[in-house]
Amino acid sequence: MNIGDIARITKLPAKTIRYYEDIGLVNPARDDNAYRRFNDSDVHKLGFIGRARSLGFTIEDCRALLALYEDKDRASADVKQIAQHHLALIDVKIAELKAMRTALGHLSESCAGDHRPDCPILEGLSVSSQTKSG
Amino acid sequence: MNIGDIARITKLPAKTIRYYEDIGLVNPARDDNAYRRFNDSDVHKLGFIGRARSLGFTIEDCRALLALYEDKDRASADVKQIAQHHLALIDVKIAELKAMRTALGHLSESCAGDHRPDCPILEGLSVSSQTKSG
DNA sequence: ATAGGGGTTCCTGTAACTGGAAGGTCAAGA
DNA sequence: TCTTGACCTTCCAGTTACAGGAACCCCTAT
Repeated sequence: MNIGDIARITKLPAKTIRYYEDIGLVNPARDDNAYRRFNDSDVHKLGFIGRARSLGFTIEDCRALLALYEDKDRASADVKQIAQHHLALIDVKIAELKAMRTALGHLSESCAGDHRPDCPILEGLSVSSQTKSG
Repeated sequence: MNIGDIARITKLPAKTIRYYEDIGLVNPARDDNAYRRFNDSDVHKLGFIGRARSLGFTIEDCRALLALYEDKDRASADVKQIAQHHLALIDVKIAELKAMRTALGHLSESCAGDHRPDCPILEGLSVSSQTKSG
């Protein structure tokens, strides 16, 4: 199967699949015309990577997870450690975004959003609010 | 004041301040020795940018917000529109991260995380779960 | 003179691709 | 046979918002 077929199956852009080959995540065979030829194992690998990426794992995480997947003697603890670390990062990001959301939400709510120039959002951005201690 | 002083005041790295000058967000004067010389207006601008960045606004958003700040005839609606758009992006990101968190949380919970090789996390990544329709 | 702690520019690298140019390949149709 | 169109190839540049580091200049104190 050619790259276009694989793109349809895995729902990864062909560009992305070429990139994954570039960085050594997959290693499809080549036909005489230099076209990449993918087998079932390649498809499975790319699916695996796609799903890991959609869970937010970095490319290097994906590489590590793939290696663990292919090591039938791995300890599940090794996999879980990667997952837990990633979960912690996700939690941090969620917390940061929620803090932004709250702060900006307050500013935005207090802004009339009309034709007048008075704008609490700009005022809020223009002063260093030192609500904490003094 | 030199760049180091401004870095301390605004809590932005000197590298970042130079970068902001590169892309035209600020335009400090220069001394004879080529050192950047910042005035109060520069400091205020950088503080403004820093606070906007900490709320997650992109650099281009910051540029637009600064322009609006300096346009005393702006309509607050223009500012609010940028803020609301950004809030919507934040909400999308939070939702995405929460979905990841949930999915990965389930996988991770079901993994023993011990010396044995059996790992629901890897199994989950290796199959395309088609829970939705058929 | 020297040491240190500033400052300067310029180049490279980051993450994970995406877009586009220039060109080869293949199957179908006139 | 020629052409059209959809494939495929490689390679280079751009994205975001900086950070790291090299090579070098400036200033002050000792």
